Amino acid sequence: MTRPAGPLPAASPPVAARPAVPAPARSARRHDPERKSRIVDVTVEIIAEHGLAGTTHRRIAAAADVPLGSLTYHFDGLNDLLAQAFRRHADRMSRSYAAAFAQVRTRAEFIEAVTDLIHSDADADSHDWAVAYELYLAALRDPALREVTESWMRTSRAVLERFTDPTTARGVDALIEGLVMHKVLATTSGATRRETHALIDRLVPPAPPLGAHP
Amino acid sequence: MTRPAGPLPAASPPVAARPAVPAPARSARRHDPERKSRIVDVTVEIIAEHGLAGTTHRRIAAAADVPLGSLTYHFDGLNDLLAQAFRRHADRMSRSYAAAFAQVRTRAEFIEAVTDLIHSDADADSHDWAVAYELYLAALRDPALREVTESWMRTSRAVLERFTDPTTARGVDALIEGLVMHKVLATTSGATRRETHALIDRLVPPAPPLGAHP
DNA sequence: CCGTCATGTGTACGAGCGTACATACTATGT
DNA sequence: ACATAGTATGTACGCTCGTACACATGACGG
Repeated sequence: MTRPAGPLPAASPPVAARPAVPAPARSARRHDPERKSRIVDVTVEIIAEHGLAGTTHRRIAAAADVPLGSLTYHFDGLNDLLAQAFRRHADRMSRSYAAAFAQVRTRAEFIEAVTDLIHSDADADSHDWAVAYELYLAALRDPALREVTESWMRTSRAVLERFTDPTTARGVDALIEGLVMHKVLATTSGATRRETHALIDRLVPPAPPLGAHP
Repeated sequence: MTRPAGPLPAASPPVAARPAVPAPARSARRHDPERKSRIVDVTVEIIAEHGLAGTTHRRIAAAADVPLGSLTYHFDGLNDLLAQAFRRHADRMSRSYAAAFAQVRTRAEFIEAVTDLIHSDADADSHDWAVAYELYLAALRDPALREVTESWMRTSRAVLERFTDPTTARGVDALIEGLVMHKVLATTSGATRRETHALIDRLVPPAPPLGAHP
């Protein structure tokens, strides 16, 4: 066969419709070392926007502007890619969680920081939390993802335990989870900052272990 | 083209391959008035077992032992069926939630009831909670389901408000949600009953409004 | 300057999905 | 007893999905 042998249905004639330059805008991106990482980032965004069920190879490829085959080339199937995306998201959330408490010194500051965490900008965070809930649900059925959720929970618990006892840390962590979830879900405005502050204040025992970390 | 123009690949010849008898054991179930309701129940179970993504017409039909066409006949598409399933589940959960507090009279009993709710049999409930989380997540993207989650939240809040002020009710509700979620997700054993009890006890203000309902 | 080969890409395939619809069946009115 | 209408069912269609894989492509040693 003299022709390229490809059965491409709507291919352009051999005459260059585009400029004669080899391929200016088509597949000109070889050696793109950040591509794999970018794909993972894009995957997180797709999960946030379309949910786990709406996250497909084709959608990711389109959003990341890479060919479809690139996904199966860099990752061992969709599950592998999803797992890496979840892990990256969990890592980022953990870091942000820790950062929220970086400057905290007193009990009052601690309570303030928790309140801030719950009442941070609604829209920016509801995306992030949506991914987190997708992860929770996926982990419920895929034991391989349990490791990610466990590690995340361990991290956040550890952060809180710098300021309070383990039991309280558990409670505060759960209360954050529940309040944020209700806030993200509710169409009517949820609890006010003042209410949240009062609840945390009640849950955290008085004063003793301030800067005293074991 | 003289042929039927249909690209059907392996159509059977007009000769009856099965015995000439009409159909002895095939579709013998007509007039089954509980069928529609049973399909909804089965759908809830399928969601619990396989997740929303794994809930298909075919799987539901097989589990409910009805023909595939029966689903599109009784329901306006899969979304309609799923919505009805979620609504039924939410109703059941609401009733069970209310029942858990039916006998409660004192503050101590209230705290005990909340603790029981969180620490009820792990396996039986994790199925139920899995469905609830699927609902939460679906409601995040489908406004039509918001009504179901809102109504559920309103109901549970109302139950708790029989025993405490609105702010505390919000907090207790969120704490339940968070603790149960962590318990369902964690592979290692979660908080002990004693810990949970202590946390609730701290969150609920002392005594005043006991049997005093407005 | 050119073979050689690892790297990367376009395309096709089989499977499973929701849904539509022609057909079969049964309950009822006469 | 039969015509008829409403109810129910099996099957097929169009579509999208994950994945495989035959081929381009460009870097590089000789």
